[in-house]
Amino acid sequence: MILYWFRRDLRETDNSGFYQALCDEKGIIPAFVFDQNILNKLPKDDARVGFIHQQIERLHQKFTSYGSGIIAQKGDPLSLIPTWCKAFGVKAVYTNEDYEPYARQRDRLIKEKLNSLGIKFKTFKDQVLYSPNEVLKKDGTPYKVYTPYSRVWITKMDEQGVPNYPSETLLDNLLKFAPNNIPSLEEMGFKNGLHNIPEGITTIAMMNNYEETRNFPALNSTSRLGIHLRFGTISIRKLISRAKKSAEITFLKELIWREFFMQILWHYPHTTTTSFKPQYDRISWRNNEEEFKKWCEGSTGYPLVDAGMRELNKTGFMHNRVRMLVGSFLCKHLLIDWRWGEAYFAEKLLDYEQASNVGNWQWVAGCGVDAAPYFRVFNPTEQVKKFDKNHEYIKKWVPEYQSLNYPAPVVEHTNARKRCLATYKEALTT
DNA sequence: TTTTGAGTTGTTCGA
DNA sequence: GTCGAACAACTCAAA
Repeated sequence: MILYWFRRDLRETDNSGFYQALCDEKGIIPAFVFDQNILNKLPKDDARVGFIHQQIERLHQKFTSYGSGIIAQKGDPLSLIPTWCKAFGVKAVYTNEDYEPYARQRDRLIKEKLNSLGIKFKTFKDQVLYSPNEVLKKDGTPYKVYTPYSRVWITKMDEQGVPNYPSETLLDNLLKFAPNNIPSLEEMGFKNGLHNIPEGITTIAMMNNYEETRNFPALNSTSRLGIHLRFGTISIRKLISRAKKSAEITFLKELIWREFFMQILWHYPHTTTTSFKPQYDRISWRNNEEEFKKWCEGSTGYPLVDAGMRELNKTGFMHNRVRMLVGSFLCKHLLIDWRWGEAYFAEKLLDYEQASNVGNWQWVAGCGVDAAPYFRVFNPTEQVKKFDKNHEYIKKWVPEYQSLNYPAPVVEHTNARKRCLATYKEALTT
């Protein structure tokens, strides 16, 4: 008997580990743990918990139509998984690999525990096309520059193709049983804060013209696939095939960035808290609490920055172009530590992905791999002229921006820029 | 080992 | 209004 443990792969279609389990045996038990180690740190109306819950319900219903179901409970996976294994006489646990530092540690402990009970623990690659050790330089060390990494990645994909794991065709191999009901959100101490999350299928259509339109926040033409990739409700292989087929190279490159940052975090897990370029940790951040608060709530007096932050607070999403701007503004205009921004995004973004979030925050602060030069400071009014000329996006989120109620700029651009360059320079030359 | 060319997303200044 | 250079040198990848 095999227990299949769903984590960040909440779909029955084209799921590699699930497919392997269904191939290897009849009588697969699907399982999911609402991990208390993670949940207990989240606000009680966290929309991501609602999303996950909804997906588990969906899978449960799907499996019920095959006379099966999914076992799900809130708790510590380290005790729940072995308990379930004992209860069902399970001989092996299959799951898809997760590359984040917390997940790696958790899986190491679970593997030890299961092995000590004579139970196998097998992991599969599903979240990425290429895992952190599959795209390396000739000397065997990881790439720290995106462009050569992406070239090798693409060559490899062209040579090897993109596999497909049709797990959805084998659902008859699920164990016929009637598990308990899925605990409700309320039973787990949560309430539904679910925002309006676009369906995966319709968002794929947005890939057309991605390159031309993606930089204009008012057009709403980015893919919004982040949350689906985060929780695996869309297969990365399907998405890659699709982008490849329609020659959407710009979109494909964004997917490669995701894997680039994943392999960086895998090889350098300490960069969740320390700068990849250590000399950048000598910067004397101002870290002004009041200014940080203004940034968070979207009252800096720079309309495009404020629009972005308000969109984030209200919807759990922010347009990518604006993410770069608010990031640059926080680190450079306000001289607030990139970790503060990273933590705020982690709390608010529905599509939060640790590797991408840390990687991009370090990029914007200038301290990361392949980072923007530190003297590159986004100008919040130039960005409006270039990307929201008619103020459509600004009007949507900051309707009062031309009125007297709108706050004065928290810092003056030219001086803030000079102060930033001087502060960085000091840290980097002493 | 040494050398060479290149490196996500920008802004400002002066001609 | 447009264009190229400067911003400041540094690290990485590959030959």
